[in-house]
Amino acid sequence: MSQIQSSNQGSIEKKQFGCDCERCDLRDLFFDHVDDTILAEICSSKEENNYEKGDLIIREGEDLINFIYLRSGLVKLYRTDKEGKSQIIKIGKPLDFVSLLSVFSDTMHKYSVTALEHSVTCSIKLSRIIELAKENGEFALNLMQKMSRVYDQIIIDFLEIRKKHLRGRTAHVLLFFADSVYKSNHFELPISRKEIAEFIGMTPENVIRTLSEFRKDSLISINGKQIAIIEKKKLLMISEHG
Amino acid sequence: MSQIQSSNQGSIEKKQFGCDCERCDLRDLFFDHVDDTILAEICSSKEENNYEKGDLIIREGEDLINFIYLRSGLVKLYRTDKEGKSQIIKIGKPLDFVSLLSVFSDTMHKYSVTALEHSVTCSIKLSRIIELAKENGEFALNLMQKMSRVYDQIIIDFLEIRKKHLRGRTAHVLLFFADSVYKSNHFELPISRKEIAEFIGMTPENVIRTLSEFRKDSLISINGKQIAIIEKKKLLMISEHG
DNA sequence: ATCATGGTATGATAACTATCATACAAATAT
DNA sequence: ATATTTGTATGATAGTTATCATACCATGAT
Repeated sequence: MSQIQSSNQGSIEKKQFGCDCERCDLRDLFFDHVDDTILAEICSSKEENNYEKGDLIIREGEDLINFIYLRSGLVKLYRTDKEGKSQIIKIGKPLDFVSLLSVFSDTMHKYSVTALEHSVTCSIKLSRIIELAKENGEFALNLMQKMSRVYDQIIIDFLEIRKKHLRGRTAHVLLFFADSVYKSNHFELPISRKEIAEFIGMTPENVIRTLSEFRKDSLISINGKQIAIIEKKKLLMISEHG
Repeated sequence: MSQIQSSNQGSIEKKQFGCDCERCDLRDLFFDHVDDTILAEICSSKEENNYEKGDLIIREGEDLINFIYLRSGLVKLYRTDKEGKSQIIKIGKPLDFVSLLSVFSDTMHKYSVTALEHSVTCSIKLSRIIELAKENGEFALNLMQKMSRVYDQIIIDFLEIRKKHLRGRTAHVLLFFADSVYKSNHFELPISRKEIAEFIGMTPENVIRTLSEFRKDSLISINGKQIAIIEKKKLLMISEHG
């Protein structure tokens, strides 16, 4: 998968290690404080995996062996109970440290992760990451800060969602995809109405119904999974106060 | 507040540093990997604070200057919105790392903390803790693991609560106090019905009503804030399935 | 091609929960 | 001591949400 190239005098400022880590968005975050020799070693030992929409990346309960992070794509982080009902905790992009969550809190994965679109992950032996963290406090502190921010955001989102009614929750999730994921008022929903329901604590019927209401009120237009936000301000008001 | 004592040949196995840190429950967790000289320095620079029931320990939005941890007592961790409505995130005991949350994710406190009974906190300059974490990866990793566990538990509790109805939520909170806090089926509620409501996403009226129902069904007995759990198995079933 | 399946859609109804009103006790303030 | 506020308690009602039923479409399987 990798072979060390001694030099590369291109215009790219990032250091080169003979694999494509230098083009990885997560690289800076993780490895700013790790020295180059170690970085090259990790880089060559990492395992890259491709997943298609719907593919399971991590199954809740699996042994936590690898430190898996999302390099590109979009995933859902969720839990499933004995009756088979799922609850989505987070829709994760790269830099969101999705698969990082709970990596240090247990010996098993606490959440499942499934790809919502074509996604690429990189895996590094967790034992190696833990060694690194022990050897290198700056690296550990860096990880801790990122992880803490992700956790706090999940908590705050849960609290916000809990305060809202059907319309507010539905507006919330539409604005989340528009502003935080696709940065556009026109996008294709990466999840079904049922999954939206699992994300914001509603029933699928009510998600569908509320989306239809928004359409009838000309706040959005719907074409299958294609959503266009027409009246963003009103949607924002609904998310906040209604 | 402290003066170094050179030795203490008593039966206590923990090391002595001239202040009462050696009797602190949190000591092992935090400082197992920090060497004795540093420990003594921290110990003598720490600030200990006492709070009575109802006292505000941390106000959301305050600058995050100190690393404050709960040495003894019981606290609530919560957020308050513009309309003055609060949501309780966690009831925290010592070892729960309550005040630790979000310490590394921002420059401000993200949550407020108020004492629910007489509580003692210790404060250490956050900058010193960050230095320590940078210098000492084992210490940083240790912190990260503890923090991650606390966060994961909050997420899982939120998801569980979200699945339940009024009776299930109310049973959940009673069992939480009985099993996780007081380790007894007879205890005094440290919070009001209103606060229970803020904790589990209900209205105070419905908390009161549901507690009354439980009393009428002889599942519990109520005398003001004194609660005795009579039918624990039934309460457990209600928490899980109804 | 046709069948089964899952997703979307909508209405009717049942179930659940919040709100409003009222009452009273307990704690706190003046 | 009395007044004010806060907490507890309960009922009636309005509002919100879930469930059930049905229908249709799109997708993938045989």
